[in-house]
Amino acid sequence: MDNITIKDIGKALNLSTSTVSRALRDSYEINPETKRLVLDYAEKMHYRPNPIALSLKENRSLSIGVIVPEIANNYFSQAINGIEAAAYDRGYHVVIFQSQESYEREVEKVEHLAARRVDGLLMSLSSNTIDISHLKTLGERGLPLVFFDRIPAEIETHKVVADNFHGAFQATAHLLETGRRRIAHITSQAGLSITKERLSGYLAALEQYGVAFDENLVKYCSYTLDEVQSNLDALFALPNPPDAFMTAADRLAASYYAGLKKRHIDIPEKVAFVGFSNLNVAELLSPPMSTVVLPAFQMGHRAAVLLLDLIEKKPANPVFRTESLASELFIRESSQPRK
Amino acid sequence: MDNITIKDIGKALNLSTSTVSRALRDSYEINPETKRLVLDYAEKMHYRPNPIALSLKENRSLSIGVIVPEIANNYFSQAINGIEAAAYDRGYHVVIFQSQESYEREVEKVEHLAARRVDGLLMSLSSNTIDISHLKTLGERGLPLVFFDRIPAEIETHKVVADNFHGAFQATAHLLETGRRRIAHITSQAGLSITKERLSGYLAALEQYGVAFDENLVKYCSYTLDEVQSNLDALFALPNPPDAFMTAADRLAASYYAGLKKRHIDIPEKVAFVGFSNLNVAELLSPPMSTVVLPAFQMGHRAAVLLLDLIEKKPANPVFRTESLASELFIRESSQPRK
DNA sequence: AACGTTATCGGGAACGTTCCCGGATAAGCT
DNA sequence: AGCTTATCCGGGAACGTTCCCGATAACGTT
Repeated sequence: MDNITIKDIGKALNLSTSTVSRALRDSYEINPETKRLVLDYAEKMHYRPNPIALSLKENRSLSIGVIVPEIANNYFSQAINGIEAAAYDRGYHVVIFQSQESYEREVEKVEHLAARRVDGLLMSLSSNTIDISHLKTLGERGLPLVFFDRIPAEIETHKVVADNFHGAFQATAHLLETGRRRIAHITSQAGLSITKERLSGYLAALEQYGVAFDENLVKYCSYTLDEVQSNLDALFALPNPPDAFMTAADRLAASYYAGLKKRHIDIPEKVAFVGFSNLNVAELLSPPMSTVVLPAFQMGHRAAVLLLDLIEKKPANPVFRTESLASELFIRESSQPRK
Repeated sequence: MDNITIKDIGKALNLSTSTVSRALRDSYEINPETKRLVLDYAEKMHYRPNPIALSLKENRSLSIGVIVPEIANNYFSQAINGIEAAAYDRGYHVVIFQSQESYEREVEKVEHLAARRVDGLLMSLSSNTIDISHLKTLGERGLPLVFFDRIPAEIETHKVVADNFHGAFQATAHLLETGRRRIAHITSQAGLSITKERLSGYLAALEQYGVAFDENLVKYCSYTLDEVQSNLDALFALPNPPDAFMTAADRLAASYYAGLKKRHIDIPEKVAFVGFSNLNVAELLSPPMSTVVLPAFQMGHRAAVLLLDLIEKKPANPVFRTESLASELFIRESSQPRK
């Protein structure tokens, strides 16, 4: 682990560290012969510059931090791939952390990344994050910050989201058009931006088709299994039980699909189903699941590009915008009309 | 971005940096009053020690690096969760990188992590990695290194794997027991350790049941879509086409399941199917897929524990071992006997 | 002949932290 | 009174790098 340093090279070659440094950076004020000498020796000894020393000096790290709720989730891992693609093109490294949907972990990761002098931060909020002061102070301290997917309303910066309103509207409208009237909406924690937008889309579609809203049909979820059971219990105990499900988020789609099948509720005969999901095996499910697919890769990519621009161009007073990328509805068997 | 330093505190309080440093570390040789003064001021100004400066000085970072082929893969993201759990318990951070199954990227990430002074490295090889000299020199330079899942034979260190032999044996035996005789084995690149082990298990089962091996039934895959088509073409063009599939790896299971369904080949009536897969929706598939589930979380966890022991205990000449964790076969509809 | 140029290099500070070495003061002891 | 000892604190080097500021020749220019 005893890595060779610029100082070692200098000592071995009877040169000052300055000279070695300049030779390595190919400075014009170094004798070509000296350069060769240094370069050869460095090569031979496998010299690698120490990025930590550089970070300390330059106060930057050529890397950006990413914090997502979890990576064991197609949606976020696809987003991360988009981020990496963009960062790679511009010579930045990507440091990935997960908040595990925990507020405390999120705060911790944010602090650690900031202390580690990442040049910028890309975030999607944990579902349990209500207080966002840890992110506000970060922005005020001048760390470039871009949000994607789960964004806070209270912070002014670039944000990239999927068109959740339209996605939910489309999905709901599709269910209404195919004759459903009692559409259960299973969604994430009420506080999240995405939750509100999807609910709005759902409501707008109901209104357009003249269907009354029943708040008993909306269930806000965390991610526990027993919750699935109790929510389904409650829904099917209604005097007027649901004849369709519109679920937000990957995980919810899968677990409620499983929950319904466990109860032997026929899809789509008894209830239709449309899930927000980036699961790539949606069409292999039984029955193939209709899905609203979010542009995860593009979101990550776009968010990273915005962040890198912020980092490199350092605009004095940037015009922050919230970009919205189109989602896409794939209609499959789970939402076919009743025979 | 102008973070407060120990020097700033010293200046503000008319103390030397040494004193401030010691006060913050709660040293016994500092007056309690002075400590309070420093601590209060530090708190008020949101002082955060600079881990970069520490890394430079101590030549360590309290973080471990992880390189996996890709994170958009249940298997690896579950393993990462195991790693994070173990690291978190011992106060280490986890820095995640993906090689994207590319040798060049792998080398690059390894170099970057080493230069970044991670205290140890956890690796699963990319499928295109043949030359592992970049890892060998790392080990020789004294960086603690533990492999999991896709391990190299040529490097002596701790390794954690799933029992691929037994998993493949079990899956194949199950198919043989339920009457299948022409079992196609779809697997990863031939060079990988996991590929060889699974092939051995497959062969051992064939032998035990007295079924002749036909090399035409084994297909080594990268991960392109057209490959699925051409491999299926070749397999079903055989004079004696397969009546069962045993696939290695998450991605292969999904894509060949899709490929078979696309051709309207009835599962399990025409061909039975068992896939190595950590996909959590396996039982929601049509038909529910029989799977060999690998202990991904445990593998990650165990590998991390071994690495952290290596880092902290620094044994002079450690006894390296390769640990093998049991996989589990879940029999579902896709491998039922013919009616 | 005095001076500016050019080419080539070294010294040393700085980034934020810890830690070794020392130093001052006051109290306690013989 | 003089010694040790305890208590509390500062100076400065070191980690690896870059960069500003000089320094020294050799050379050409008026």
